[in-house]
Amino acid sequence: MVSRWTRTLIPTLREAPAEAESPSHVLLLRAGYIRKLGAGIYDYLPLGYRVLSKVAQIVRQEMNAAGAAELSLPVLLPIELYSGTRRDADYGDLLFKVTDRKGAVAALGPTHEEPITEALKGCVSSYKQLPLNVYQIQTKFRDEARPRSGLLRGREFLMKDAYSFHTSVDGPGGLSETYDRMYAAYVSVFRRCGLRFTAVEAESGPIGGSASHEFMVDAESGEDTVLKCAASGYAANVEKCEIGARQRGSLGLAAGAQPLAEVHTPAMPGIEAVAAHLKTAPQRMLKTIVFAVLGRAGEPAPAHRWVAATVRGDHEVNEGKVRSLSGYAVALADERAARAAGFAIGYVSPRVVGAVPGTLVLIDEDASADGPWVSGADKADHHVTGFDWRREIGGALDDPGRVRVGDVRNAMAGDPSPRAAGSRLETGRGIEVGHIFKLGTKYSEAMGFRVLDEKQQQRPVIMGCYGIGVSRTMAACVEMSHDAAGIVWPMPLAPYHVLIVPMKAEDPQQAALAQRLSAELASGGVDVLIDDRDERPGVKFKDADLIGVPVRLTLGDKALAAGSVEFKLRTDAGKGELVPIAQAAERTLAAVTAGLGGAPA
RNA sequence: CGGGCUGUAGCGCAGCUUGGUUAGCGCGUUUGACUGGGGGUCAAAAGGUCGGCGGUUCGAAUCCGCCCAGCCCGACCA
Repeated sequence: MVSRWTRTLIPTLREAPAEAESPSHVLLLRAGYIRKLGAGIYDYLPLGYRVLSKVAQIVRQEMNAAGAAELSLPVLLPIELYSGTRRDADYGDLLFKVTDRKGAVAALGPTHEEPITEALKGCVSSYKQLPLNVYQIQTKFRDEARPRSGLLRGREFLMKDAYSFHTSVDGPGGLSETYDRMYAAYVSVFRRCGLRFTAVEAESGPIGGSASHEFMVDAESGEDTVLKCAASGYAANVEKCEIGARQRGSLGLAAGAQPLAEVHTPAMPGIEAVAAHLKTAPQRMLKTIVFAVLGRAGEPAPAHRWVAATVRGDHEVNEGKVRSLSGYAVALADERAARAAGFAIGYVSPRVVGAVPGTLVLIDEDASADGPWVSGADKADHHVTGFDWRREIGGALDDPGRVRVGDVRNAMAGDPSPRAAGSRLETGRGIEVGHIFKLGTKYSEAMGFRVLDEKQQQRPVIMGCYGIGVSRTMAACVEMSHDAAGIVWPMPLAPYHVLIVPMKAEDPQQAALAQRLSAELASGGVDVLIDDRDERPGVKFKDADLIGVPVRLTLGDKALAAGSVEFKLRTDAGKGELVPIAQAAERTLAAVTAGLGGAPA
């Protein structure tokens, strides 16, 4: 198709609004793709909407190819829908709520597990109707505590969400089969979008195993850390990433043992401050974080009430790993409750294993080396030096009911790979654009969605769910691909493939040529924008770079006199290359086709 | 939700400390002329509830109070 600059709306800005900071936010605003209406709420102007539509179209094609059926669910959801799964409480303030004239409360859908389960519950009752995979591309709402970075974290955003339904996990028609197919479809989607990305293992769903993957666009500005092992291809996010075999310490008495000494460290709960004050390094310190064991209604009271996890000062405790090693559902302890129980929050030491009843201490392998260590002193504003595991804790170390050693910290760059001996983990930053996981029966059980199996037994349906942030993908692409002058779109997502720039818009020869070229390209399936504004060349070139259309054809006097036009890719420097007019369309078509991955446009 | 900060023309900002003509500047916009290969020059013009409400005062963009909106850091993030 062909558009004219003067007949569409592309309000480019020389200066970015002060509130925008991240590259995608600044550039999408400056290049006239989006406008802000409120915090985390944006207009998609014509360029932005074209990109958004292209992402959505690629997603749609791949979902259809993967055997999913498109539908559309309401955004306005009666709050009662959430009562069964308790997600109104889980979501808390994240859920947007509206009240109607009768006082009834509805939520604006943040995701659609409940409504889809409700919908299918009404029309699927036999195993013969399964498996089923349905999806929608729908606006979602989340009342984010802090919307930020433009489209990357909005309060209103476009998302593709798919849900699959099965009677088994394994075998033909099972959840795993669809999960694998969706994984492959996601790889296709992001490849076709022209993105550099990594699929990483994420926190497991209720079924266990590698039941969840996140798709992360590689971008320096990403909020998430991705760990990768080059040798094995293993990749995971920080929450999930395992660490390969490490040297386990002996928890012994240090050879050069020092006496335990208490030092005054006023108002210094932080590792860094204490290390500086005591002229030691965080690697020589122990950090102990207290978690509360969550009792489950209807189950016997757990043997422990608290879990204290000790890691080296330069490491971070990983809550999921604390959960696995302890075997308990835990949450970071409420500060007041923990203080009341006897924990000097901010100054806790592993000695709490004896001092506070019902405490299980988890020691990370790196923290299990011989002392002496610097640790909290279990009283406010004090630390101890010369801490020695064997001497301070003694017998508890040998009682697995009181102390366990294992992996309880976040992986870091340089840690041993869990999949390839001798290989080390590397880190990168990413932006999460897709997430797939095996849900299991959480929603179907909570909402009573059962089908009759071949043995005439009622069985809760097994579910999977699969999300892609469509608007976020658009922004992530800009984060991944831009330069000082503006956006650099990959061909598949570009709002237009080609920008034709007649230097003098009112020159009849140039106008006619622009017309002819664009018609020829359009007939080949190319999207063309003609900059027909009566602007100075500098303005047109600056805007061309800013909006980031991949191919630029410049129509100027000198080149035309020589029977040529200038052909330039956005990624090329300079004015571009002279191409005879007769070959211009063909050359452009080839570039567009190549940029689309060889697929017909 | 904690910490820091900002609201003055479409965008970027000054003015506020020390209250006092008609609230300025740059960019953008409009009109005209000259120009025409990386945001050009000249001339003229349009455009403002100074975030809102209340207070102090003869007088408030400026001082005080409350509220609202927004940004950044952190917490949080299916």
